[in-house]
Amino acid sequence: MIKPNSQLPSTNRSLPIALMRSREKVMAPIREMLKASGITEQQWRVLRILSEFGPQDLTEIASKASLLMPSLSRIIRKLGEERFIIRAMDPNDRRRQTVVIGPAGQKIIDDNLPQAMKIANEFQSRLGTDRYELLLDLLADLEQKS
Amino acid sequence: MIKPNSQLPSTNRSLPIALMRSREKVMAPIREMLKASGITEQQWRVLRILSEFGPQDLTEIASKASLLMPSLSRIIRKLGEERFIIRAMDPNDRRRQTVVIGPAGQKIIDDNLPQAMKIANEFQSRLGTDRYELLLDLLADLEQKS
DNA sequence: TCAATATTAGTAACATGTTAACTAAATATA
DNA sequence: TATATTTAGTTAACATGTTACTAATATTGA
Repeated sequence: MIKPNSQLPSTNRSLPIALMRSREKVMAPIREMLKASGITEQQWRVLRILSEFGPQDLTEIASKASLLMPSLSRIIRKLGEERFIIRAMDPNDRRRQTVVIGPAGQKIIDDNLPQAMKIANEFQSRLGTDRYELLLDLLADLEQKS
Repeated sequence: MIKPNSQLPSTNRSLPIALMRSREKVMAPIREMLKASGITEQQWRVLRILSEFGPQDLTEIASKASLLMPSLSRIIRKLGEERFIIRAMDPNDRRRQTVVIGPAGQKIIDDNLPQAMKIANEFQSRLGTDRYELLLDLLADLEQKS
């Protein structure tokens, strides 16, 4: 019989782990949905941002999608190879490239967005609108304060 | 001038992205702290769990640390190679192995736990105890409801 | 008892996360 | 204008995330 080291602080109500678990719960049904389209959750986020906000460069996408540039760089390459997006060099700044969603990419959005909204709404109504908004506010506070 | 597709729902107040960003904010200072010890955030979580709850098998650790078995399997192998933990086969169940934290692993905990607690407390006091507890409750609700 | 099933853990393959280093291009500064 | 700095993006290396598959063992049920 081993005695746990009980004077140590508990990892039970740990904020980082709670954040991880919640994210997993929220994204699992989205990933499940996307299996049919053969894209990942992150690729889906990139396509959604391109669909919603229009053509933009990698730095903007990375910021909106909360992806680091090395990850995004690989994702953009992959999405380009599969013709879901189109890359165009910026003539005014040759470091920069503008990314546009292509027809095949837009089709994935069109095919899946209703279901994605339904999934998001389910979480919202489970928690209740007030508590859902409160949660988003609390998370925003956590981000803001440096 | 490109017109954004404004009838689409906004990804701005997206719960999954808010969860990701918050987790990053919360874990960044922990990762920073762990650089000196040369271990990752996940390896730290595993060591903490072994220190707090005593010897246990991989499945228990995976559950407590919210790690999938393939990830944990690699982490345990790595921690074993570096002598931070000790693995022992269970004589009653030869599929199972019991993992124990070793002296070198315990030293990492001892060296870093005070600072880790300080970091965690900072987030708590920034948000305020009430709002912090509320946040944990909301996240727990998100996890629970299937 | 023994075959079917479930559980536990490992491995493979590929995608992303993370940090560091690097290239190229644009900008600021002296 | 020459130099230094900053910015955009890529590449490398290693760790983890995710799914699918396999192997070994334990449990169950006929």
